[in-house]
Amino acid sequence: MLRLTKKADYGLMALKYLAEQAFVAEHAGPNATGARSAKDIAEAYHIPPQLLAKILQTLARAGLLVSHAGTNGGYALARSAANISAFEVIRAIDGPLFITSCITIHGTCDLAGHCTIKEPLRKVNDSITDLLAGIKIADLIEPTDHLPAAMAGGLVSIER
Amino acid sequence: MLRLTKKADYGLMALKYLAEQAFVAEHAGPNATGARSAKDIAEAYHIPPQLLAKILQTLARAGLLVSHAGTNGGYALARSAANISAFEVIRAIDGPLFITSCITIHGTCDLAGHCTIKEPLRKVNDSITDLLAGIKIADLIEPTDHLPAAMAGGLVSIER
DNA sequence: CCATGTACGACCATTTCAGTCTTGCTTCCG
DNA sequence: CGGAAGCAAGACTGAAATGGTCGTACATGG
Repeated sequence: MLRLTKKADYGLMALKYLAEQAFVAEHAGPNATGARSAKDIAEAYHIPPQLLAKILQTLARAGLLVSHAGTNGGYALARSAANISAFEVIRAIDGPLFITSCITIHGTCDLAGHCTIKEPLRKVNDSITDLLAGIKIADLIEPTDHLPAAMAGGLVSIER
Repeated sequence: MLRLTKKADYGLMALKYLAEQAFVAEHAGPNATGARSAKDIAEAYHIPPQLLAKILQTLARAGLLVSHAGTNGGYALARSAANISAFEVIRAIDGPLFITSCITIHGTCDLAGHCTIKEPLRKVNDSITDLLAGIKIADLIEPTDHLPAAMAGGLVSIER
C-alpha cells in the first residue's frame, strides 16, 4: 500500500535515463540533443515499449519532456534535471495525490460531519508532497550512497 | 494516487473514536472500559458495519485493539492513544508499504540490474514511514488547528 | 516515398478494493 | 438453560484501477 504505480516508476526511470543522456550530450557537439526514442529507453530498462511510449507522451503533454517526431526523433528533458521534481512526474502520470479518500479536489469531505480525521491527514499529505517536490531528477543519477542523511529520522513532530 | 485505502481511513477513524471513549471512560467509574461495539462505531461514522467489523478484527489481531465478545462486549485500545501510531494502523490494514513496486520484502528489485531508481526511492519510503510513525492516535483528537506547523515546509533535502 | 518515430484512442486481462453474506463461537443476563 | 448480543472468519461479488496491447494516423528526415 501507499505505493506509486509502475507507470510512475517507469516514468522516473525514463527521466533519469534522459538526464544521463543529456549530461553526456552536454560534453559532445552542439547537435547532440540527448534525445532518445521511446524504444531505446524501453530496451534499456526492459519495459514494454508501447507502455513506455504512452507514459512519455503523458510526460510530454505535461511539459516535462519535449518530443520530436520523425527519423532520429525522440524525447528529451524540457528543463534541467535539477529543475524537475519527482512530484511533478508522479502527479503528471498518476494524477493529483491525496493520501486519504476524504480529500477531494475541493478539500471537502464527502462525509461532511462525521469524518473528523481528514484535517490531520491533510498535513501528512502536504508533508509527502513537499518531500517529493524536494527530490529532483538530478538526485537520482549518481550511484546514491552519500545522499541519505537528512531524509531519515525525526523529520516531523505534531505539536498538540 | 499514493492514497491509502478506505479501510485504513476507517481504521483510523475507529481508533480515534475509541481513543475519545477511553478518555471519557477515564473520568468515569473503574468499570467503564471505553469498549465499544463495532456497530456503535460504524453508526457514528456511517461506515458499513460488516466492513468495519472486519477491519477491527484485523486491528485486534495486530495487537492494536483488545476485543471482548459477548453482551456488552466490543473493542478498546490495547495501549494508550499516545502509543499507537498511524503507521502501525496503516501497516496492519494495508500491509507493509513500499512506495515503489521495485522494493520487495527482500529488498531486492526483480529487475535486478536495470532498475537504478530504487535506492533513492527507498529513502523516500523511509521518510514517509518515519512521518507516519510519528503521528499518534492521540494527535488525531482535538479539533486540530494548532497542530500543523512543523509538518509542512522544507522537511528534507537530499545532498548530492 | 518510405523508414522511423511520435500521438492517441480503443480494447482487454488481471488484480485490488469495497462491501456483503453466511456460519460459528463466546459471553452475559434473565 | 437458553437466547440475545457481540466477536471471528472465510467465501463470494461487483466495480474500479492497473498494466499492457493493438491499430491507426500523423510528422519528418533522407
